[in-house]
Amino acid sequence: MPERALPYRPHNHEACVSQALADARAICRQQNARLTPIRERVLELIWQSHKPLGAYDILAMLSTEGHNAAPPTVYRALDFLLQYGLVHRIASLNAFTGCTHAGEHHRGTFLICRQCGNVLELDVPDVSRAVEAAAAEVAFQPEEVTLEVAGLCPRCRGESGHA
Amino acid sequence: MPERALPYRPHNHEACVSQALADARAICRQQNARLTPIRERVLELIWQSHKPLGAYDILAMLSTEGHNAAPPTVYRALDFLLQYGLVHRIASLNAFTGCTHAGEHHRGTFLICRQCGNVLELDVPDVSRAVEAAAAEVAFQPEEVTLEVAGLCPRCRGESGHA
DNA sequence: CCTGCAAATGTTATAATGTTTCAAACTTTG
DNA sequence: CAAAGTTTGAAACATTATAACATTTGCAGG
Repeated sequence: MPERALPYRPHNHEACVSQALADARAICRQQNARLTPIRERVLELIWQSHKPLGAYDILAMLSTEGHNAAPPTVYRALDFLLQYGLVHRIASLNAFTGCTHAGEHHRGTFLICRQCGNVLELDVPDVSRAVEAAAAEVAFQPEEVTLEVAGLCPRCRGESGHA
Repeated sequence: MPERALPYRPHNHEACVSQALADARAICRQQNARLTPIRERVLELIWQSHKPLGAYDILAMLSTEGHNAAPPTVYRALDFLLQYGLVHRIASLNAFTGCTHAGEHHRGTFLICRQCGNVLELDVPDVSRAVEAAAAEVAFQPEEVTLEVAGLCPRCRGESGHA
């Protein structure tokens, strides 16, 4: 068992998914939000994937399992999941990934490997503070922060370079 | 005349545009890059606009002035301008804005007003440093940083709230 | 000059992503 | 049950971006 469940380390991903779904159910119950079968299935598909999924990827997966959905079905489910902070949208990829700090509506920092596609979500208070300070300096009132860093994850870095 | 040419303050925007174009020409000359008429015109349209322009906005403008262009024409011009750091792509808007620190290939912090659409590009070393530190902590090698902050600019903040 | 190459543009079609609209089904509540 | 609100289905459409291939332009060398 890894010390921390970084996606870069091998881990029991099924357990991750189960945990995320259980958390989601708890959060929705607590907020009187309806985690309907479609919504839950979309969340599960996103969590099962090791990379962010596009809306049309999800659509295709639903199709193969017999659920013949149209785009709005998926986008509505995604809107719901976004609203309750259960997934994040990665603007630079037009794709969605499970939120690893689910519960409240927030925005984290995303480290996106351009090689393997894995995404690591971080909560970096220093960055948030620096952004807020910079905004305050020009009297700008921040509401939503999109912070996505593309690069190489440790594993892929080790493979191509060699340190 | 404003102390600093923040887009929030009134200023002679034509002069801004001229300056940006002159800079662009200098940069391209220096790098043996060809700032062709189309490319220059696209850059000018982007600079003339006070908000980020979508590729199809640019397309429409070119059409009205008789140049009957197709999407690839615009996207190719944009790719060129991006490559030489003359414009930035705002991922959260699918739109493009003039780079105010043109010259080298870089990524800044963008403060985007959700009310008036104006964008202010900042260079915030504190943020860069914090991002790099966070990435280093998990051995991630950052290459491209997308940092876009949506919110309210001082002017729009003053109008709706009142302080 | 002209020839040939590379870069840039034109043109058509198509792919990928996201939304509008309205109808039908389901849920909750009085 | 009936009414109201929410969720889903379904069709069409809007927006953003790219692929593929033809044509033109700029320019170096013969």
